[in-house]
Amino acid sequence: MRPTPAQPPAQLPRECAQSARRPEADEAGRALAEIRKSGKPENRKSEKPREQYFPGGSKTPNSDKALQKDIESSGVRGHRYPGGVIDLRQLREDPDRARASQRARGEDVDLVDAVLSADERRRSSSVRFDELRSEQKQLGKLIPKAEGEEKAELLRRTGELSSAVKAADAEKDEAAAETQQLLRQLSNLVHPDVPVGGEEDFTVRETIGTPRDFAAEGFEPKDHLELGQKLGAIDVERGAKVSGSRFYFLTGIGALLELALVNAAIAQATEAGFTPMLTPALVKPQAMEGTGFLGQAAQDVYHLDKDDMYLVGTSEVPLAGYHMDEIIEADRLPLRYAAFSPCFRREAGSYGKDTRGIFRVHQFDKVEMFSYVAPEDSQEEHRRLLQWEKQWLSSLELPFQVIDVATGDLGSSAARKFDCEAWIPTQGKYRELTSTSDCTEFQSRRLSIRMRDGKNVKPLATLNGTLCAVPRTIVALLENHQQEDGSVWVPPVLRPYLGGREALEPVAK
RNA sequence: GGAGGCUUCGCCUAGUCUGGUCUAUGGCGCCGCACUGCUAAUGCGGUUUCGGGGUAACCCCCUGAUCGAGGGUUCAAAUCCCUCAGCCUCCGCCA
Repeated sequence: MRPTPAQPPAQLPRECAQSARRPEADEAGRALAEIRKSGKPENRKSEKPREQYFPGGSKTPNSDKALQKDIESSGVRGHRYPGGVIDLRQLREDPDRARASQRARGEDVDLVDAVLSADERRRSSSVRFDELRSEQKQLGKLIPKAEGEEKAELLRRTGELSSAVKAADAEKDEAAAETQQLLRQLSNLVHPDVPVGGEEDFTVRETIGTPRDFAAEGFEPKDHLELGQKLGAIDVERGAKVSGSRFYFLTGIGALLELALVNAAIAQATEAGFTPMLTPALVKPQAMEGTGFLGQAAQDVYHLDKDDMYLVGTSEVPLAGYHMDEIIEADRLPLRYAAFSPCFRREAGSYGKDTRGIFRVHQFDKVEMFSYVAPEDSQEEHRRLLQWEKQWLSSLELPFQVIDVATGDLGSSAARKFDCEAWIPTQGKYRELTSTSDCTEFQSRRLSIRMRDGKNVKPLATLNGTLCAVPRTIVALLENHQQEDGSVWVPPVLRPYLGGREALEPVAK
């Protein structure tokens, strides 16, 4: 077998922002679709029938139709629930909403009142400063025209004012800083439909595909590490030797498999109108803080003390920071980016969990989708991201379920989160492979990203969704598509990027 | 790592030497109105962003902040001083 130069996309979209608005008209998308179709037919006679896992024939759900149906039945289109804490005026008018949200998350409810009282102090000190400063400016203007006694008197009074203004200014700044500091501890308002409860209280939205019955097939499934080692694809011993536990090498076909997954994922995203991106993995505190990762998630983040920089746990961070401090014209929305990047996670507090293999690691690569949309479109966009994730996992022919994550298990930035969990045969349960969050205006307020809608300038909504987190996808692929002889069936979508291979074969010892 | 230049309300730009008349100039773009068979052209007006107050709310009115960021001098800072960041040019090192 020869190594696998994947066919590159024939042409990238010339104007990516435009293509995002009209995905169906995108030339690159068509070219990529062609490439995919030209892949070899997938029938492998010796195998169990694949239809078993995706009854109804169509292995990849028709994303457009399914999406339309979903959006129409959910009444989500154009509807924006009042969201996004961080807007002080909203908080003042309806503090109960924020209190309820905090309660549902199991977070500090009193924080809301702390914010409100700090805000009150901020506003009264601001009034005091404004008045003093105004008087100072008015008197100051008279000085150059004044003479003698009058001038001396003016100088005396403005001299007094000067120190009063400074004091008022300091008090105002102090109150404003305290307000901000408290306000930023508040998590996003949860969406009203999110199931209330802890980690176990999610609801299952749907189940796609059916797990294989290995007993019926007459053999015991091996786990991903054993399979990966037999394939010469995964080396965790040397990962530990060089970098410590939860590090690994992908070797040989394992390395090629990652590249195939990444290429296929980027191809799907490009076809759907996303602008492909490669992003910085090191970011400033502002980007990390603005995306909401320095709150409760802070213990999971790597920090470089010497440089005061953070290693990103997801390219969501640089993709959200990308438009920091910008005002985006409404007609440029939605903006959709798909980034490939390394991700770093300390995995503090997960000692002893998922210690075998590469399911939970400190460093991995991921293709991530990210959207900027008008606030009223966020729910619809959330369904779209989910649909693209479903399309992806379906194209890999993995059985999975979609869950609506419960309030207590949401990240601080998410108003709502859907996870796609793939079946892991040797664990006998569904495990998270992708996750998509609707962050409403939470991140855009914190990062000062706004949209211009006619005469109005207002915050917009940001959303993110995993397309392909590589190690976990490899875990699911190896385990679900393993054969009795230790080989692994390759789904057709990956074959163009693996030199046409239909299976990964164990290497001789 | 070293030296120099630069950073002004979407874009370009005046202003910085010599602090107050800067409520930041002009052009482009954009929005509105007028005029005009249509288009174009022209004329007039508007156009940074954020906070606070007035208002039931909008329009609007009053007010403060904002000239890369922070600090300092001063009655008063785009303007003077210090620190930092970013961009550009050159030098050194380097995949």
